[in-house]
Amino acid sequence: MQKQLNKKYNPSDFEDKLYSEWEEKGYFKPSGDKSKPAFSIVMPPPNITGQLHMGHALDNTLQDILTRYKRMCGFNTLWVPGTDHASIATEAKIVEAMKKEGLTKDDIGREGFLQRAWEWNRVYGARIIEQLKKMGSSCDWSRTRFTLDEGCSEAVKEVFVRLYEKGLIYRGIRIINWCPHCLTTISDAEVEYEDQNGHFWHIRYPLSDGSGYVLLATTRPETMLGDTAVAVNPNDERYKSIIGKKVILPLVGREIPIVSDEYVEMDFGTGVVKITPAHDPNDFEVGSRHNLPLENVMTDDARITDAYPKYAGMDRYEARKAIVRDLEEGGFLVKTEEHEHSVGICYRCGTTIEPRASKQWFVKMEPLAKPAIEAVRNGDVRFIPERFEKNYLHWMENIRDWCISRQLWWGHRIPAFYCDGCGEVIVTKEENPVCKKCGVPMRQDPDTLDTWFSSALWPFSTLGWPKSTEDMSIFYPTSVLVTGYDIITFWVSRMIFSGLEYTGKKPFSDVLIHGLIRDSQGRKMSKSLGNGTDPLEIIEKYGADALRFTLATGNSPGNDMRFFNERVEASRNFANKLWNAARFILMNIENDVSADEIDISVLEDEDKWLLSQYNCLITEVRENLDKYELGIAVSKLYDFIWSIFCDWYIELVKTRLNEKGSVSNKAAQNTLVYVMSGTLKLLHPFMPFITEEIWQTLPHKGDSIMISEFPVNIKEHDFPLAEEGMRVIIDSIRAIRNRRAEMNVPPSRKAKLYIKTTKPEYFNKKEGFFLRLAGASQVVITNSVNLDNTVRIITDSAEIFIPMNDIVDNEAERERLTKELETAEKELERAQSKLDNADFISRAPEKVVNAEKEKISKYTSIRDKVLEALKKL
RNA sequence: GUGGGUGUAGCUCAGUUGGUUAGAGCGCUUGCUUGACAUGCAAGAGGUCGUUGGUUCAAAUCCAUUCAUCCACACCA
Repeated sequence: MQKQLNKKYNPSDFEDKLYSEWEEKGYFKPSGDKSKPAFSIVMPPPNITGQLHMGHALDNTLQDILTRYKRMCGFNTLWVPGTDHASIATEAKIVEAMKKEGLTKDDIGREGFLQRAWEWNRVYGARIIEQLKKMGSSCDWSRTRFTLDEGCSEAVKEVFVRLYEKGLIYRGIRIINWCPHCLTTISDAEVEYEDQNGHFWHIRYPLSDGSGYVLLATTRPETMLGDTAVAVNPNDERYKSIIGKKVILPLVGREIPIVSDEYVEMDFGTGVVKITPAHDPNDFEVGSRHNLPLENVMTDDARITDAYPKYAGMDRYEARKAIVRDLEEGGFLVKTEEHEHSVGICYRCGTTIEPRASKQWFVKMEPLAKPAIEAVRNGDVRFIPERFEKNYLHWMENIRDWCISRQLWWGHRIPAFYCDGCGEVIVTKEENPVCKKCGVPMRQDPDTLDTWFSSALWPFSTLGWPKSTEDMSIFYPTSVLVTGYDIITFWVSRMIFSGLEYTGKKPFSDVLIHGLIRDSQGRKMSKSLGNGTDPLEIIEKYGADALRFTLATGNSPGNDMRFFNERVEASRNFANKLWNAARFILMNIENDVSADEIDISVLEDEDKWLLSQYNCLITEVRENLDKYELGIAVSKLYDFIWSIFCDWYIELVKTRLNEKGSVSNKAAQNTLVYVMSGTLKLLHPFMPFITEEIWQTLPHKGDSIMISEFPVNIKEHDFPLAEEGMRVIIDSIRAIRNRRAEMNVPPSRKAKLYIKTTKPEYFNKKEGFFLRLAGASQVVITNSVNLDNTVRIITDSAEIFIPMNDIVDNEAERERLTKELETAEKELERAQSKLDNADFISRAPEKVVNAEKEKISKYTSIRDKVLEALKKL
């Protein structure tokens, strides 16, 4: 044997070491075998803002399981890793860090800032990659990408220019979401809503002809400075006469028109709405229908502009107070109501969004959304679980144009250039274009692109697009995307339309959606709550395998999962169990035993029983993995290894393992090693480290379990008869143990066993099992038992008698037998009523009907034996 | 307001196409220093599968209803 296992399972002894070996040997790279089908995954790039959290751990565990599985199945497998520059999030972090040094962005300028940002990326980007390696992620690091690297820039420019030329990118004035703290626009998807208690102020606006006033209500009185009209519904009888008249804007004195627009709902409030086109998306629409001027009343940091000297410099909330006070003093304020309404806040910093009219770059979404909707509708792109299709379709069908310009420095700079001389605008991939008309150098747009603009290209930009690379032709479209449901709208939807538009192909076939990781109380893990668990701490304490196992177990697609250390402990205990089973095997086998072949001609029943179940396990695990039922697959492996292999098989063969030199001994060794080795392979995608460490110590062919062949079902290894026979034996042993425990018989007290059975062939040569596992001192298999004062243990195929007069309590025994009789009769009744039902007989499948018939004979036999036992008492 | 999820043992959750007596881990009870493992072994208690109705030979599973709870999207000034 080349090496031994340490007595104690200590994952840190070998996890890092194995990882470096795999990496050095190049196992993470595609096999390059073009005769084999390709399998590819592109990793959702973690943000470089900080470090890996439990969500990443889950995401990458799932991807690694799929990747390792497919690799072992022979696919030409590629998993591309990378990180995301996360423009707004990272920029905010850097600004924050600079604040501590007393610096602002303006102090150090664009170049200086970008230098810092790249430095940040060097440190944090590298750290994230280290963490991914700790998890055991088998990605091809030689293909590592960054959303802001040269290749991605190339792709971004290409896309921007193409879309611009197609008329799908335009620059225009629209209402955008402005964050007064981050000082940038954000897209609709980046706005979160929060219910806040506010007020509803009712204000009167006097008619300019002195004939009265209109009454209207607002939640944001400070925006009245920017009112350029008042609107009513054209069908509102109350106001028909004043349409076309003018009102005088209180505090400002400006005359503004009364317009009519369907947008106004007659039943809400007073039926009159103030129109502030520069600060409200609906008002903007009304404004453009009626050619109303845009009156922007706020600065970038949400203070009132100098155009309104009385309020100039006040921030929006100060101004609100001052304006309410002034309205009240001027007799314009009629009443104030409490009012709860939802307020948009910035998803990064939580600051209340200020909608404002602004000149920005947009992507025209409708033509792009159409094919993307179709691709999901017709099943070309499949969501797992299916229900997330609805989220996606709902978003795509109601999509609005995408505001892509950001007033940030950290990101892809917009490839648009302006000529200060003649006002010419061009969009180009060139670095320093010159104006064709004036011949002077042009000025590049200072803005950068929404971080998701580059993320949207990730599945193909990482494979070399826009160049037509070999990777593109082999690995694109990718096989599956694994991500959380929280970014379906942000990211998944944008990749789908981008892929279809630019490459003409979908970016991936399947989208495997997972849920969020929550704390033990079901709360979201977050920095502010301080309830997050650091995956690295868990790995240090329990090992990466235990962490991965925990994340894979009991996790069904799309559902959230609570995380707590007790679960990881259970996983670690499982690893420990496996470790010790392996140690046991190693101390009982000889050098010449094969893990790759098994001679079925010399196997005993228990060997066949195990092999047969293992064979079935192979089929099931493969099926589950193919259907992305990772949690089900892993729990089957757990059950097989612990409850079948360790609890039963190892115990069953212990005696044989001491009989060195016999055929039966060799057969047991062979079975142990063969099944263990294969099971390790089945488990390897889930627990890569421990399976490799153990596999290396067992007899094996090949250099690594990682690149070994995933087991396949072998028809000759099915032994239904042996399975049934051993089931009978195991049931009998359990029944005996059960009875002894019930009667408080100490384990040290051995008893003689008489077994009367209708299936003697099953009990043939099985006496030893009862001696060691059922507290028997001697086993007699006989058809006639004439004993008084015995305990009877009744199973469907045997009656077991234990003479134990001195222990048995007759009354207790009678009670127990009566209970057993009731159970049997209940079951008989159930089965009989089914069989009495003509519909059941005629409509249920034959298999099901037969099962019921078998039940009848089984419980009839039990009932009769119990009755007899009762009589004998 | 629209859409969706979840509800199964004390706790956290599985449960594949509807098909034996509904499972696991943790916790609990009892007994074990069993030559792989006390990070363990054996035995056990604990569930009217949220409610009500329907479909079906058969429902935790499908349909409808209702309650509870969570989420997403949309919001009327």
